[in-house]
Amino acid sequence: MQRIATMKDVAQKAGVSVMTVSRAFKQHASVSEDTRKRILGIAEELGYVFDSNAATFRTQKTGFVAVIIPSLNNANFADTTAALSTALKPAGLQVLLGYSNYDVHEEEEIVEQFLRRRPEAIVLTGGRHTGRTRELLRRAQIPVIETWDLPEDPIGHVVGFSNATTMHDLVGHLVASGRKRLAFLGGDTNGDTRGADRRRGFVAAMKYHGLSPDRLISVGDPPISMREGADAMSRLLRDHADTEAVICVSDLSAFGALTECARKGVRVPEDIAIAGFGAYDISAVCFPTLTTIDPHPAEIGRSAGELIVSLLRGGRSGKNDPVRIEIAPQLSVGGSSA
Amino acid sequence: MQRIATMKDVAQKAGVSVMTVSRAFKQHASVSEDTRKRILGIAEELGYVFDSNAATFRTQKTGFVAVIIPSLNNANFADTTAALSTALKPAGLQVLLGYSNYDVHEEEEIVEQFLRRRPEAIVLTGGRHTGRTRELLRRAQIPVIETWDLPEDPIGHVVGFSNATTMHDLVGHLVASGRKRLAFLGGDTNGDTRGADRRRGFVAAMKYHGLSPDRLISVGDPPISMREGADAMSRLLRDHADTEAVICVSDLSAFGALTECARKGVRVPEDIAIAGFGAYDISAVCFPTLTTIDPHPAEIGRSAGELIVSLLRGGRSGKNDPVRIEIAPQLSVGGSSA
DNA sequence: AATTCTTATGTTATCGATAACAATCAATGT
DNA sequence: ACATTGATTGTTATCGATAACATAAGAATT
Repeated sequence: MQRIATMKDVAQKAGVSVMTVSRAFKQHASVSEDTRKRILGIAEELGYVFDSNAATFRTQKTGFVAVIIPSLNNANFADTTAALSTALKPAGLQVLLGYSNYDVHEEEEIVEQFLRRRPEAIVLTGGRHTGRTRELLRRAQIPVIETWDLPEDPIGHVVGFSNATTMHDLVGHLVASGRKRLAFLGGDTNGDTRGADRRRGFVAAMKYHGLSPDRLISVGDPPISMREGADAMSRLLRDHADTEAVICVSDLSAFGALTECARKGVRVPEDIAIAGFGAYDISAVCFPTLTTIDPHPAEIGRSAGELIVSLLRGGRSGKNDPVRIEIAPQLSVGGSSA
Repeated sequence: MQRIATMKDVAQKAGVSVMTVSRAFKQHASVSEDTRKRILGIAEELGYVFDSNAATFRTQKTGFVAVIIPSLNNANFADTTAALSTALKPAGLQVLLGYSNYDVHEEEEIVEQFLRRRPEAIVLTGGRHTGRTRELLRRAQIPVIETWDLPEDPIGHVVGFSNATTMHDLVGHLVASGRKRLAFLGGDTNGDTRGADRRRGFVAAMKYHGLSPDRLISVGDPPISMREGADAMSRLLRDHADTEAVICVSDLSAFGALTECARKGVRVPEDIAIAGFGAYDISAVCFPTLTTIDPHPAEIGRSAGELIVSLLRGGRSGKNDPVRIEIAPQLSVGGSSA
């Protein structure tokens, strides 16, 4: 069990100064090609591994971008995170990933913990946060990007879409197909802020069409599982048997609802139409396929990543003007509402 | 845009030494309760945020545990990661998460990148890695834990199960139901090492029962989507119409296969039984429910996390004996093979 | 009262890299 | 031949916290 090698060890063995070794490990530093090769060879020989923490400490640039998503186990957020990570990689930035369990207080805790690591930027999911979270982020003096929402009073930058507005298209589509008695399933708790926004959008859209938005079914706190979607559908069928279409807070609950219909012998879309949200894989594979909204999760991640790179490495002049990028969600009509 | 406050600033304002401030931020350090409160108050007032990087640098303890999974977008690995993260948290350890895209060379790259951050331990998914990966990890002199497999020649510790062996139970169950012409869907590429192990296990189990393991359907490289499962099923039905049961490399492909049967009018389980792997949510919700194997992903994560904590913080004496923890996967019989 | 023990706090050196500046040497221009 | 330039390498100070040791003052012990 010997001590881990440092640059000093490499420098000694190579007969050069530590600075020269440091340069050999950089891309554009001025070291003769001979020396560089020799040094890297010796480093490999000694099993030397560059110490990012030491470099980070000296330069005060960690290369970290903190990313907080509600849950690891969600394909939408995973897609956003993967695309974000990919966009950051060429700039030498690394994602520090945390999850909040859909709870703004847990989010606050993680933000506080992450800020101690001195990330160069931070990406949040959603536009609702505790006052302390906002204050901590304001003080941190790093780019803050809120995603998956279009908050009215953003902390900093925004890459997202309006969850409420997406419901206008969807309700419009269902109404155009002649259906009038529409229900909304989910979005009834404080925890599910995006779901609640969608529900508000549903109510607004129904009123816009002169319809009564009184078929609102609860499902409880997120994450909302397929099972919960099935249970809620069962209640809907019991309490509002004449419903003509149901919009679910996500594709997962929509799929659960779909299976419940299969079990109950309710035909989709003949007896009832079903729509979801998120364009999860399952929406395109299940039978019938699901009508859904594709919020382009990867596009959000890529866009946020590019924004961060341009803010941190692009030498932007107007660092002070917050950027607001709107990603347009897309209605995708499937067999479940044909 | 003012300079970020350091401990020195807090110390000056509080009229104490930096060391006292440092102690005030620790749990068990000897500072009078009065002083501590006063210091923390001043810190808050100044907007001081503890600098983990500096502390890390001095103590040479980063508090990072590197975790590499094949893909962010996979509920099984997400469950393992979440449970791991939860188990590490009380010990003050934080997950540094990366993904390999199911590619051992990408894995090698991430391992190399992560080691520069000096994680205190590293968790890999699977038991197959490049020679260089193994060498890098050996040199790093930190606990290495391979998961989701039981490699014959592990690098260090292991928390997992034998993918091949799980197929014995499953084949046994299907054979016991009177089915003889079984097919396996997936596991045909180098990329899908765990899938390939399952396929090998399938072949071995078939031979054990004196049956011919010649119905092997390709699906390509992971991640294997529902869609690919459906496509593969379509080929199976075309080429081996008399197949009585099919085992799919995962629940996602199994579900795709299930939907394909629905489209083709093939009844499940009457005409053909279907089984998956992974006990994903969908297996319990779809209709019919899927027969599957639950590898207890969260249990793997929890167990790996506890192992790491005991290795790093528990002051284990026998640090040198590699630990091998076997998690027993569980057969879950659903309607798809009734 | 003298000694020992405790508790609270201060002092100094240090972790491993890099920025900034200095120095050396060969090549080039006049 | 001499000044100038450019390429390469070296020297020194430093980032912000903490370990280890030192010290001071009051409490407990004899």
